Amino acid sequence: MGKLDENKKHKRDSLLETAFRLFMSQGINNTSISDIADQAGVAKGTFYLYFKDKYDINNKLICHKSSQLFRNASAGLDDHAEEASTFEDTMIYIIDSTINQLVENPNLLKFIAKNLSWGIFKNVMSTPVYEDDIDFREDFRRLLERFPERYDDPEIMLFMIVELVSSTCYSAILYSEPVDMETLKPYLYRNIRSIICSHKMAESKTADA
Amino acid sequence: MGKLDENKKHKRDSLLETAFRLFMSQGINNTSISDIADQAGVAKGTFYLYFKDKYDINNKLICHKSSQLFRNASAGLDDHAEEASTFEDTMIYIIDSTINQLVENPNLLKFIAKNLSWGIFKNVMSTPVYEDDIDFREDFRRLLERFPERYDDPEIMLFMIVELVSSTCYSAILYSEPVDMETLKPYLYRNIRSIICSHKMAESKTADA
Amino acid sequence: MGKLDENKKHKRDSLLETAFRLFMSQGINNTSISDIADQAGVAKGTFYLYFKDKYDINNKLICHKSSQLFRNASAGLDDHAEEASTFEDTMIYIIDSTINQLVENPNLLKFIAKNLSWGIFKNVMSTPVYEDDIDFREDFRRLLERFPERYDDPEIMLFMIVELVSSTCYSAILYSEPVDMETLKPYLYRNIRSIICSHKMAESKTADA
Amino acid sequence: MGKLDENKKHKRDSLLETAFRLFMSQGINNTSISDIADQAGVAKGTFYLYFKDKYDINNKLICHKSSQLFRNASAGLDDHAEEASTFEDTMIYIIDSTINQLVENPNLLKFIAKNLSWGIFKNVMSTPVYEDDIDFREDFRRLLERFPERYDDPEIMLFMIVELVSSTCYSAILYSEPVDMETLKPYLYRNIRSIICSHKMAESKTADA
DNA sequence: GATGAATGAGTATTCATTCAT
DNA sequence: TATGAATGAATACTCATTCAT
Repeated sequence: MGKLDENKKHKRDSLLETAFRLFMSQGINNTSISDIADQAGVAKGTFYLYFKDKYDINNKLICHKSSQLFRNASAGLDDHAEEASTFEDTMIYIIDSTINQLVENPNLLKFIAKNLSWGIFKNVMSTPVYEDDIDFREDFRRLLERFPERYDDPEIMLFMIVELVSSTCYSAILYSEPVDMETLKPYLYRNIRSIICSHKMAESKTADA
Repeated sequence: MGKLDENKKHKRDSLLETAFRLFMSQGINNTSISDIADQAGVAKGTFYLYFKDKYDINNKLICHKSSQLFRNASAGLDDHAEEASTFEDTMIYIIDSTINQLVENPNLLKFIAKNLSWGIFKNVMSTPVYEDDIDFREDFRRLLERFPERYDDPEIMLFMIVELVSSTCYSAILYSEPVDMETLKPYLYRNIRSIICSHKMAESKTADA
Repeated sequence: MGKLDENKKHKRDSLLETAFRLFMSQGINNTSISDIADQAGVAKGTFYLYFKDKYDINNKLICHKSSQLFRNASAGLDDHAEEASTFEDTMIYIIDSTINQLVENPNLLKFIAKNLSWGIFKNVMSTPVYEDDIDFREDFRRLLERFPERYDDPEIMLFMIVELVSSTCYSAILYSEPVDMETLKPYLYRNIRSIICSHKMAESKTADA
Repeated sequence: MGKLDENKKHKRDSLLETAFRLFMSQGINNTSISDIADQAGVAKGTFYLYFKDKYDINNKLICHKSSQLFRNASAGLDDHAEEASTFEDTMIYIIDSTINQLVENPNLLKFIAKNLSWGIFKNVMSTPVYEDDIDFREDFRRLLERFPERYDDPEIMLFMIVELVSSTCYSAILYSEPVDMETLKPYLYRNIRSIICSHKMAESKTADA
């Protein structure tokens, strides 16, 4: 990579980090592009060389931060092989790890907010912000293959879990409503297991209301 | 009610309805207070006699529209007593009825959007926009009492259901992602039943992960 | 007229006059709306209560100033009845009077510039800026009726004269190119008479208005 | 011409042609130097190696395109010797030919617009864009010499004709105001002949149609 | 000569809110 | 109560021009 390219990467990184910091602390609506550029140490016009507008940089950040979140959550898997001996346990492990990160960093939760939902999973896949951003669906597919059980409509199952986790965490972590996160966890995990269980493939199984 | 009061109520109603129409069609960010006042046929200054700002009117609308939604959903209950002979069936009936309304009116879903979640249930209770707006929690409590089964932590149970329904419907109805609403329903209702079931009170039952 | 209306008229006048002064001295491209509002003693937003943008105010000024120009030119007619005893002489009188005003005020010529052409005659008619702005075409029609001669296609005749006068004056007055205005006048007036003459109606003539 | 020079000429030509295309379709104000450079396939900085700014390239284009216009108009002269047996007829022939080109290409008229007037004739002379761009005044002088008649102040005569033609054509071709070009032609040509006639050097001179 | 990344001055427009009537 | 004229802060975005490579 040439000196010029390094310089460009540095500028882009600086804009991303600065925007993240400002969006977290003031919200996107109270952050102007001038603010971002100024604090990133580049001219206003330079912002537009890298991003279309502040919503563009916001989307890229959500993708990137979500990616980091899941990568961190998955990172510990190998060290906890015994806790994660089944698919269910592995999912719970990853989810618990993710939730713990969010409990530690509620601003991050606020930032990726309700966006940590299905829409994200699709976007993240297609537009990695950094070359090492992960591909959730691919990861999930691989995870499924590591275990012997097969599941009906795994995508719907994943969707249901993601939506349930993300929307309940938001309320529990940020507002302790209706109860705090630690209190909620056993109920939540029980429901996740129940969702997974209901998708377990068996001869006579059919979806019914 | 005096003529003056009627006149005032009329202005307020006109502002609420106009704002609802504009928020639905253009979104709140693209709707100015001028727009609302103009189209409601009152002067701009008059807006401020009734509402603090457009977020105030927005919140009141979300509460009111949510209230309508649930009232409509509950309205048919008496006529379908046989379908709703248990608590579970009754919940499914109400939820299905709600979802059907949203399928018919996706703009309404977009409007109350992800707001149709736990936060709303608290607000709606405390600040009825119209005197006949309902009190969800009270209604839910009454509903529970009508059936013999008792449930552990009914508020958590309700929370879990509300969050799961609202976040999955958003994606399924508006974007048919990952599947359309009709396809999703059996999976969703199965999970709701499973959540309710797991809260059924029994001597030996305890919440565990 | 109430106090409020007077106040509004005063603001509008102030904006028009200020814009005229600035457009004349700096050109429209170098004049910002802030400049106009500031120097007119009103807030920037107030500008938009009266005009759509600076091109709107520019058009209104061109119309109004053109109207003044012709009103002034026509004003002396009554005092010079003997000089203007025929239609030709009257036209020459009005044109000469107009040109003399522009020679005295070349900035005005620059301002209404090449706009003092056919397009203007149509606009001015339809959108008077002030209630006393004149209607050129109506005035021209009345003028024609005051004299016994009839003319073929008087509108085309007028068009030809207006275009010839406005484009030659621009060059002659502002740049003395190819000669100065006084030198050009005899040639120009001879040609105008010739144009009028060629439109004079005769029995055997076919094109008639 | 060396290879390097050819390369340079090619870049310059590409910039000129691209600018012409963009100015015609979007107008000069909506065309940025970036647009021109990008679409011409050169770097932005390269633009400045050949032209001062976009007004520079615009002027050069107006001159060049006007030159082409008149060259085309004059090109057919030799083949129509019988139609152009007098100076008057020759002028009319050239003007008619020019007008016909503009009718076919109204965008070109819009582009050189009201600029197709006296100012241009001076500029074109002094700064040929291409080595074969013509010198109008010299051409006009030669044309005059080819015929026996002598004229008073031929430059004023030419000026008057150019201004009359250019300003009336603009309105007639682009807006059919006050009439379309074909309708206008007989009136216009009659007036041009009258202008020429009035400059004819002779004792008994009178302006006649 | 050629490039194109970086710059940052420049400006139109919106709109929530106030307050004199 | 009701009005709507007036305010002016706030901000996104463009683009001509430079200059290090």
